[in-house]
Amino acid sequence: MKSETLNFFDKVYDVARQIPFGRVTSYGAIANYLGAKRSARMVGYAMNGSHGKDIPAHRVVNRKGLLTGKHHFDGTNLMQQLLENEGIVVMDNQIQDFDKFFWDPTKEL
DNA sequence: CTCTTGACTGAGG
DNA sequence: GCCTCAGCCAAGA
Repeated sequence: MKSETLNFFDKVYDVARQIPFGRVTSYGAIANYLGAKRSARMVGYAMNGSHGKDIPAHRVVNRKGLLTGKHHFDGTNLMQQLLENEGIVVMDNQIQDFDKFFWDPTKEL
C-alpha cells in the first residue's frame, strides 16, 4: 500500500498518538508537520473521530495552550483532569508554562 | 458541483 | 492585553 494512502485524518491520528506523556502540542504544529500549516482547523476537526481510539486528544490544544476542545470531552473538566494527571498545570482552561510542555513534532519527531 | 460548518491562526484596532 | 475580522482547507449534505 502506498504511504500516501493515508487520509488527512489518519495522519493527524498518527501524530497525536505519538505525543509523549506529560507533553502537549497545538493543532497548528501538527498541521505544519503534515505539510498543511493552514489546515490547523482540520486537525481539530479530525479529532472529532479520535473518540474510541487510543488518541490522547487532551494533549492537543490551540496555540495559546487553551483547552478549546474541552467541550468535546465527556465532562466539562475531564480534559483538564487528564492533563493535570500527567503533571501539567492547568488553570482556567489554560495550560501554565505552555512553552515548557510544548512538544513540536517538526522538531521532536 | 455548491454551500455550510468548524477542537485554528494571524493581523488589525 | 482583549476583541473582532478575515483567510484557510477538508469533509459532509
